[in-house]
Amino acid sequence: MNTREQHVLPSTLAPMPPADRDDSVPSRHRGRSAGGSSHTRSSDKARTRRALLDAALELLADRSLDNVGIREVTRTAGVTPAAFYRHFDRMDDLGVVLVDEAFATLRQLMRDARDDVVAADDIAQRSVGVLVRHIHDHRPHYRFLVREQYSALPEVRTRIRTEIRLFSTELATDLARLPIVNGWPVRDLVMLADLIVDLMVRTAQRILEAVEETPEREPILIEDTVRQLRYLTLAATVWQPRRT
Amino acid sequence: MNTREQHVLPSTLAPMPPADRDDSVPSRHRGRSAGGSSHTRSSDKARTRRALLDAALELLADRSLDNVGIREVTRTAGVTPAAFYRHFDRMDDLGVVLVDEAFATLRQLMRDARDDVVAADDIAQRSVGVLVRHIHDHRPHYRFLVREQYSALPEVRTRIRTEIRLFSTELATDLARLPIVNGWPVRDLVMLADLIVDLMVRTAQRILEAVEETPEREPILIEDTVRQLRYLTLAATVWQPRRT
DNA sequence: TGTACATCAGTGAACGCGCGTTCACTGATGTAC
DNA sequence: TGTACATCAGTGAACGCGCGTTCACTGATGTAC
Repeated sequence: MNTREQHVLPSTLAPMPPADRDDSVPSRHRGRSAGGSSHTRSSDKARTRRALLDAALELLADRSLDNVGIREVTRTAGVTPAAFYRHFDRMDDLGVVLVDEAFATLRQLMRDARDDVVAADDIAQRSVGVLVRHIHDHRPHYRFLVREQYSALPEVRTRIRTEIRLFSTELATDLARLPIVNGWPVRDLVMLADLIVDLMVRTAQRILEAVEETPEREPILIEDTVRQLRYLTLAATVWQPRRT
Repeated sequence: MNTREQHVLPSTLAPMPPADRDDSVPSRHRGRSAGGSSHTRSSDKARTRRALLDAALELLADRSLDNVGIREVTRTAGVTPAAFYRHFDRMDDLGVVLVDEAFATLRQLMRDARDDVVAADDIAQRSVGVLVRHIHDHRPHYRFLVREQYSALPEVRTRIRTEIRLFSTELATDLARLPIVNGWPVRDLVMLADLIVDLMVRTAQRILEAVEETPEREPILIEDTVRQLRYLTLAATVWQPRRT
């Protein structure tokens, strides 16, 4: 009946598929279910929290965060409205947690990319491939980030921008290892990283749009992205970095 | 097939300053104002319509469109809620009109840029200058476009994307005149145009953010943008366009 | 070991509020003659 | 020209509804002894 050994708490970084969500919310008033499986207050609480986060992510598919209501989220998560306040003070707080989770996903992307891309023949092709696969596997997170980077909730918006900036500098560090940009000052590396990150964001937006509306356009879109990434990296061969 | 009947009013392209807005709403029950200025039903109606659009733009400064209410808009515009329905069926319709207005603003930018940039020594510097000035002069429109490109309202989102795509191809046509891209096939021109348009959008986002939060960062931001634009155009000198 | 008490996640009812939408209306503008 | 009627943008009241938030509560889990 209840699937419950899955997902102890580090799963914060790996959201549950929505299908399982409803069953997983603890209903303390219904008593223990048969089978004698273990419940702890903290694991029950964590599971409800996860259900709330997943419910919000689900609703964010066609709403902005500033238009997702507490009642909607709790309804989708299968708990009463008041239960929300055991976990978050306001929607903003939930939003900030989602930002952190989504960026954990992005960092995973970076690790995947490093493993896959290193010493590959065609770096652009490979990189875009990894990105596109990642977008497919983590649609809710990417959709959330893409939309809420312009969020009307200041705390969420600021946090996403800060994280994107951080992400750019991380990518810049990675780029520094490539011979093509050998000896570039940090500022130029960050400039290139910004352009690439921006291409990633735009690609995420377009892939998500295509997946839901015109899936047949996806291959063209991927090819275009690969060419744009090649164009960006090609420029590095002729760029004169700022004199330091 | 794609022309909208609502778009006839010339004033649509020249929004009234918000300061004048409240006074400008016709109050038919109060009778004619002293001085014998002329009123016609259609001009009164147009003025209320404008007041609603401006009110919405004002509210969009810190809300998403899908979170702006009819009552809020009419309250800000100084009319009763029911009056809204004399002009629009739903918020979406108002949103679509705002999209059209905002793109009219963008096209004005293109004309300004052509006048200013042609035969200039430093195209990148000049172009970014024109853009930044334009963003300052039309903040509400740019803020609206930047945020609502990921709108939760499908009609608005789709229209913005379509217009941006159109805008890219227009820019591509302009670019085609530059010797540096001489003989490029359309697809490569569009690719470069896409990269530039995207840089513009991102610049708009950053400038707007800076204006409101950290104005001292603006010069650095502008300088970065100029360098990124130079980087993008420089790449054209080494790019091997697709064989046609 | 068992018992008695404390903790606290989630419940369910209640509240006041602002929302979108409808409706019959008012009265200035427009028009036919 | 003036008069009588039509039009319709905006009014103001009304409605039902879902919202966020609060509260005393319940009962399983946790803990002290």
